[in-house]
Amino acid sequence: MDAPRLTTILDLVRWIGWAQRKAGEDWIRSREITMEQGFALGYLVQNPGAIQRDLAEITRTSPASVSSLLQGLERRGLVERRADSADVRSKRAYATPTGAELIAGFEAAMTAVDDTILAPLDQTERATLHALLTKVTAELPQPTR
Amino acid sequence: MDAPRLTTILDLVRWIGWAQRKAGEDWIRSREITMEQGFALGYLVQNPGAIQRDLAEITRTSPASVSSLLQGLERRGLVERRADSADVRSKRAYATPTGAELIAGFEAAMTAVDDTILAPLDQTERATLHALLTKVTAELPQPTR
DNA sequence: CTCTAATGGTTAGAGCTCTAACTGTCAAAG
DNA sequence: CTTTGACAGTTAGAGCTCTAACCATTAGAG
Repeated sequence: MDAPRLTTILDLVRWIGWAQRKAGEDWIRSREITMEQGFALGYLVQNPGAIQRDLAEITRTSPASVSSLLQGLERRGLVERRADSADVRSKRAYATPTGAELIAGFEAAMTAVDDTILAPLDQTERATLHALLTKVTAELPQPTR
Repeated sequence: MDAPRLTTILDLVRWIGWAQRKAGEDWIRSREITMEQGFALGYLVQNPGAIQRDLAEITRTSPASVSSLLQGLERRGLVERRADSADVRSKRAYATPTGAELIAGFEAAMTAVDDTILAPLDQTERATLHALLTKVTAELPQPTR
């Protein structure tokens, strides 16, 4: 039958992604940073000395983008970059104490956001959803992390 | 037992949304326009005379954003705007023949993209996924269309 | 050892998004 | 009929993203 669907699966997917972003922004707004900066900072706290290329990969973005993002964070003293002694091309990035302090709780807040969004689903449904989405992403390019 | 999940549901959701965007960009790049312009143009072909506020709503964006987006399209002669005769505040937007011609096939291409992404799932699984996502979005703010 | 290709980053330029402040128009109350 | 508030849209300023062009450094081939 396949009646024309008013809201496709991909519409719903984009919508949910958008909602997560918006919810996250509400938490982060007080810190005077952006979601992207929050993700980067959080990642650097978990992975001190990460190289820019890695950051570009896990955020599914470009090296150019990471470059300007980190420049902004560095300008504000939230991040530090030092060239790798073994390979000067690579720049290792670290969250400064200020940066780490600023982002403390971000991870937790995002987890809370996720939980709020998924609240309508019970554990079984979440497992099903996770399985289905994994099946889809398995055939996609680019790893998530 | 709730072992720490390496890739959360929301991670997967964002990933899929990103993949859709990228795939769409591949199609659209030859037209020298952006995804956003493509969506707007496509919407205006389907809904001639739409008002900017509506466009902002369905794209889950701001009036300011629509304003500049349409300015770009208008500058290139792909869109026309005329004030509503009954309410001069409102500006009704129309895709020009050139604009409509440019975007012809976009909708179909996007549907094809969606189908490719969802290829790993059979009809039953898609139905389940759609149901689960709908359950989630039912509790979210902002309608999709 | 040298030449070439790959690799990590950066810059420039353009588009999108947001917030905040502002214009002009319409509508409703008094 | 005026005043006040809601509403549609715009502009300015800043951040993010992308592509394309470009540096510097490193690795590999010969």
